[in-house]
Amino acid sequence: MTTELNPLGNHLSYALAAAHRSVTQSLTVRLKKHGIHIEAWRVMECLDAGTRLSMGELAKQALLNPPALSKLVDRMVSDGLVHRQIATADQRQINLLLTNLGRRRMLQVRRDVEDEDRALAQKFDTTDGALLIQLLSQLS
Amino acid sequence: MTTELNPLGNHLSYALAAAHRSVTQSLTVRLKKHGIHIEAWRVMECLDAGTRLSMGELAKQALLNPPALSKLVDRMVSDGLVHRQIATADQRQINLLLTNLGRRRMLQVRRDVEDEDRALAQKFDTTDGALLIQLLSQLS
DNA sequence: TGAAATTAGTTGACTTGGAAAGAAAATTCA
DNA sequence: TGAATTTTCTTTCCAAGTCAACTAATTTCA
Repeated sequence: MTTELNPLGNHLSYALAAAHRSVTQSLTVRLKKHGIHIEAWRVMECLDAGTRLSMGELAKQALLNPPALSKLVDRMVSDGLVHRQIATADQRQINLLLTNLGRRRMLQVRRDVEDEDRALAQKFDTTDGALLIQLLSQLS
Repeated sequence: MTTELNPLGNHLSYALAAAHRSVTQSLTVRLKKHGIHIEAWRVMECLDAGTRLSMGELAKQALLNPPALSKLVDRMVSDGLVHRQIATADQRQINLLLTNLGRRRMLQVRRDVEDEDRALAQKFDTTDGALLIQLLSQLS
């Protein structure tokens, strides 16, 4: 069933990279029409979730290193999706906030991501999708 | 048990990205002492497997787009790890071959990758590691 | 208190990756 | 045959990521 002529096939790191690549590619195609990258979507979802996040916390949740987040946020600011606000308690910290445009955009994007999720879920029978997520979470 | 304050946690694409990031990071640390990237290791393993591969086939197996492979190969050539050979049957094709240095380096790197694999396997009980690989392979 | 150390975020130099165009060989078919 | 098309790989140009250094705010503790 799987075309396993590949010497790397038994390495978890390879299986993971292959699956990640495949899922990322199809999701990227879906998001292209919104003019948005997967990472920007992750940032927006984190922001929407409620609690004010510093850049550092946001970087962890959105799976980005701080410099990469900083630069992504620069782009999102100039696209009008988010804005920076200096935290009152600690003036070194930045709270990032969604703009109205950003919130609307996120809702649109979310629908496509959920479509993609459903498409992925169909590749598994019954509860295997949830099982996969559960196994993956043991790695991070 | 997983710190699930994260709105993205139920998305397969997120769980995958998180796991991939985590595994990639620790493997990258391990490979750093060899001065080699994970992608270069994948290329070398593919080459070692025997059958002559064109750049196109190699790109698929090593999970790289053709331009990325082309550039990586440039670097590997100047590091003395591989060399290009024009295919006799079709002069457009390139067969990439490991040098002796490349083969030796691959064997060294392989030991570290296998260490990493074992470390990962210990995060799961009994057959869950194999199950995870099997589930992941349904995605690619 | 206030100098030293730590923490948060950004910037700069450099590396790598992607999309699209290009070059060269092979194939198609009128 | 040979012009048009397709295939294979590379190059170019630009976008994005990393590491290390930097700035500024906060905390530590002598």
